[in-house]
Amino acid sequence: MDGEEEPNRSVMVILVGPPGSGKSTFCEAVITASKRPWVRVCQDTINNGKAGTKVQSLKAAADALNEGKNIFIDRCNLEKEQRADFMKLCRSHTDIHAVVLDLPAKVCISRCVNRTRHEGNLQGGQAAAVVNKMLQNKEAPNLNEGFSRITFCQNDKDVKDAIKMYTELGPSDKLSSGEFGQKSKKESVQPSIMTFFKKSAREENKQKEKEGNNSSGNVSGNEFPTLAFPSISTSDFQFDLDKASDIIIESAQDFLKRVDNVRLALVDLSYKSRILSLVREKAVKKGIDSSRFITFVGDITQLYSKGGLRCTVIANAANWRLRPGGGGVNAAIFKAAGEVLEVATKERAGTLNPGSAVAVPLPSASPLYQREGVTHVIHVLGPNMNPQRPNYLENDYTKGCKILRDAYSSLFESFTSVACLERNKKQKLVESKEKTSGESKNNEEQEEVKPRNWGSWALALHNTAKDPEKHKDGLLEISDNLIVLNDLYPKAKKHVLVLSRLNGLDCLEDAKREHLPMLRSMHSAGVKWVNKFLREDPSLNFRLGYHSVPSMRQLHLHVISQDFDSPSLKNKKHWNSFTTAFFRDSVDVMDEIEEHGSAKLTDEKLLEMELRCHRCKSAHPNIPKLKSHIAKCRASFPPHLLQNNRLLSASNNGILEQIS
DNA sequence: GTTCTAGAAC
DNA sequence: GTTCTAGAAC
Repeated sequence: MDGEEEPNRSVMVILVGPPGSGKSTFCEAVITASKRPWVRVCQDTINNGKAGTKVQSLKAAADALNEGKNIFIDRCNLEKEQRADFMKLCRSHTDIHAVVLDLPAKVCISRCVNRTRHEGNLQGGQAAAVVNKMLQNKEAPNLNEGFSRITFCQNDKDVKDAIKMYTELGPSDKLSSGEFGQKSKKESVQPSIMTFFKKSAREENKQKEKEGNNSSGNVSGNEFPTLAFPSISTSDFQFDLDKASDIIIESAQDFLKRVDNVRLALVDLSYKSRILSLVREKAVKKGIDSSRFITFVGDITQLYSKGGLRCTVIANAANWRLRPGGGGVNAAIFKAAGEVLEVATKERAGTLNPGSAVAVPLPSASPLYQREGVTHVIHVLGPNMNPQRPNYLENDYTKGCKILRDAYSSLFESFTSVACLERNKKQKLVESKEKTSGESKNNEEQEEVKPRNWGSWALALHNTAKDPEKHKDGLLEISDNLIVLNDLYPKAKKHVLVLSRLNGLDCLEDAKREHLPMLRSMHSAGVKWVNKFLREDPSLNFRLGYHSVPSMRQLHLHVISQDFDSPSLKNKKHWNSFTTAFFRDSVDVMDEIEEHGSAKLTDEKLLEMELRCHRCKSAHPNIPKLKSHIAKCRASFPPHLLQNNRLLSASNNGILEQIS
């Protein structure tokens, strides 16, 4: 051009694209028909037909350049840094080009899967994971990296055109400089996987940053725990795929509705997995949030290392003996986790019933912990429809579906508890680090508290407390700090609730010393109403108290007459929640908090107890019988209730007036 | 928390 | 056949 004798300017073409994007095909097509001498540097085959190292590739490229050849760099080259080393080899007489094979990830994945004897030996489930992981980090090449020309290809036609262009490029021809073709918008492909990935990518970056300036900064309090789980019962246990996929979707949807800040990934090994595609279709139909639920193709024991998907908890489709082996996911997980998992499992449980799950903390010695970051394995046992296996259900899908539902819900429940547990631990670590940098004041094994997830129906009182004007019906008294209202379904002739309006005081468990003034004013508001009721009907007796584990959010004191004469009292749970130790008398609660800082809570199992008369303690077979008994039982109340003003009646009314 | 209902208990 | 409970759905 400027008169200098330099007929053979060489070209280095750096191909950019994930596995399956057609890089090798591109090179072959050009090389076989081109008039220029080309060398293809392919890392996948550079080592005598086998995969080699980057150093080998660099050496081969340098040699070819010295011989004045044109070269294709046939490796993924998705990141700037990976490309830079090859570009450095070039001297001034070499043009550097990029050809970006930016085809839909789906296309690349299915090509990888179909080509089992591909040089890079990527197949099946790994393919999707690898492609996804790579695309997550891709950086489109830019002219200021040093390229004189960049050609973007988004589809087969673009690729064909580019091949033609390079094939026809004669020894003395020069392609014009600049960017050509359509640059892809970042998220053109597999949006569901990408949205799901985004968060973990962000976390990972944060993690990297922290590790950069802090030697052991391994805590990021706001990462979302992810549970990876295989489809239960559909493989060896031969459960109907269509039914199973419905159950997976419903269970996941229900779970995600109830629990925030967690994610689920259904994992299967093969891209052709029928259950995965069924679930995927149904998830779209049902509009499941794709940033919180995905189907993922990959090996559940290598999700992070091979797929870039960080899952702190993985589920195992276990057998009832909780033993290794048997093939499939169970064998794979036990193998990958090492013997420590067997030992840890034995410590937790001997066997497992169909429909249940058991979470096992994974010892940090386990390779699965170290390599993949898995902290827990949850063993799940689903229903069996395979006559060759134990507990065969003889095609009884009514039972089968129920058990499968149970299996998923126990799995998800276990996940919440271990996920929360981990999060709390981390939070505490962070807090104690922040507070006490020098002092050695760490209570490592503190009690783990799991936050409660309230269903939408459990928020009625909470909403009333926030905005009483909106929910006026049934309200007897409104003040700045509390509300008195009739229970919507009174379990006795007189049954009112004294509702705290404090934010964050959701239940008895939350009540601490700082809440004592509130508890006292709730109590005296209650007593005030009792006195009013006693004036109207002196035959009544009252108790004031809290449910150990309430169904409704927002601390509320029950003020209830002891006749229990109400059509709304219908079942065992109703009865036992007011007549067993599950009901905590307000006076005792206040004493306990004053003395110990918190109130004693009793187990929900009390609600399942046999039905006994609250006066004479006689047992009754069912609710109707019990009700007809209590309608006429005149026995005096148990001595316990007669102490400490637990029971309020017209006879101790005088004392009450003084107290209130 | 309630409602609804299958199926257990009688 | 009827009564009652327990569990799912809301």
